[in-house]
Amino acid sequence: MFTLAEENYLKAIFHLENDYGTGVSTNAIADKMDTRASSATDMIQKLADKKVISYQKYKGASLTKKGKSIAVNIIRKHRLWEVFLVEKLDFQWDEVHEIAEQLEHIKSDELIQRLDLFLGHPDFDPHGDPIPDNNGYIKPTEKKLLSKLKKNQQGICVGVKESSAKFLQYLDTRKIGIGSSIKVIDKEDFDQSMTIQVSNKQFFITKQISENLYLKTI
Amino acid sequence: MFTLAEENYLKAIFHLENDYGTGVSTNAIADKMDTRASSATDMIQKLADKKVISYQKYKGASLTKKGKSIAVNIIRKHRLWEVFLVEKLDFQWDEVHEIAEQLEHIKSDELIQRLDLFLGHPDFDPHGDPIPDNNGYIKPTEKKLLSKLKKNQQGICVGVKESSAKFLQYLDTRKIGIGSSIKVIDKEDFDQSMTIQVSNKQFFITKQISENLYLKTI
DNA sequence: CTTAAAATTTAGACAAGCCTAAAAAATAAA
DNA sequence: TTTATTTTTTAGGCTTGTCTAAATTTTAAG
Repeated sequence: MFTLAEENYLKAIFHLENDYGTGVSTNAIADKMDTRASSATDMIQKLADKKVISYQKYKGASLTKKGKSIAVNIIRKHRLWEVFLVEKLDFQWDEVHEIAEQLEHIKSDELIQRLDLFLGHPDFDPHGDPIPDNNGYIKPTEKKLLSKLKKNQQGICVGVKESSAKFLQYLDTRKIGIGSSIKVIDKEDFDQSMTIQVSNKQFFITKQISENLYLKTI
Repeated sequence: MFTLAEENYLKAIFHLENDYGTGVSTNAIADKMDTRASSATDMIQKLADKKVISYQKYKGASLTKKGKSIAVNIIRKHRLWEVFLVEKLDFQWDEVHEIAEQLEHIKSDELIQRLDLFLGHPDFDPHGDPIPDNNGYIKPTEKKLLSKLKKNQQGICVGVKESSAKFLQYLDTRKIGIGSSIKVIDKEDFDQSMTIQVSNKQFFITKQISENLYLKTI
């Protein structure tokens, strides 16, 4: 059985490997966990002892098969609870992350199976992230960062990379959400800022925004 | 903010005061928490420092107003989650206690408010225990232990005192549940065992059973 | 009322998970 | 390729919540 802290480290390492490729540095983990490098080292060594990551001193860490399976299961639980909070309890999509961070650690396979059924086996969470199935399989989705699009290209928003309340509220005030159709009207070479069109309104957005919105291009 | 362990001790002390009157002994607490008296002493001193219990060395502990309010809130959460598990996720009443023990520690007032609404503001949990309202008020119920009834008295089962899976399954196999009509057919003075009638069947039950069933007498 | 037993508290230790400060290794720069 | 910088690890400490063993207080018994 794994402690709360261990589970959170595994999840962090999973996300880091996903975003930046295999072999995660101690500093990256410490940073994600909002702790010190020395603390991260301690935990990395413990997780290596438990065979859920492979690790060589100074060489970074990678999840083993077992570690990945644990991490994916936590992510599955997190995302299912987010669906519950939004679909059943009428929370807004920017309000659910912190609560799901707690709920994801509830230990009961039966609970998650029944929750999944109750929610109708959803494929995506409220932020557009795919929900791993019971075997840990994550359906690959062909999504592209808005920042990768060129002038005049368009797509449907299918997810957000960052899911902080502030960012989500930024999107809310501009009526941008999952399902919104977005077209690049103009793109500035110098700073990658863009003018985009959402329904009939045009917005000016910075690179920081376009790098956190996922589109499915048409 | 209170830790998991602190919350569990407060809950334990609340139940002990409820069952056996004010001023709870260190041993009773240690027993309920399945730990050693020395550990209980440590925690009691910590909780007294935090002003959630009043305590004098060797004299036992009692919840302060603040401590009671925290304990009742945890119990409210526990019972609401039990309703959720049974009503929405179709768990059996003997399967929900352990999961609710975990869920009760999720920290979000908004969550509980919305859960309560989602469940239709239930008054009782699946074991017949009253759910404290948002202000911590517990509606007093006039219920009696089956063991207190005399020959030929009868009532409706409104709750169980013990809620271990084993006891609840014992009741299930005999089709005894909340709402069952129970009549005392015969009572043995020597060992307080009883013959009871439930719908048209008669059962022989020991004192241990009758002391854990609450009835509303007619 | 004095002793024996039971209950409670204190003392000292340990694991988990964090910290700071210092040492060691790896990487970048000159 | 030697030095400087950054990254990572080690060493030693702290807190929480637990433990055992010993000391103390209360309660019960004679």
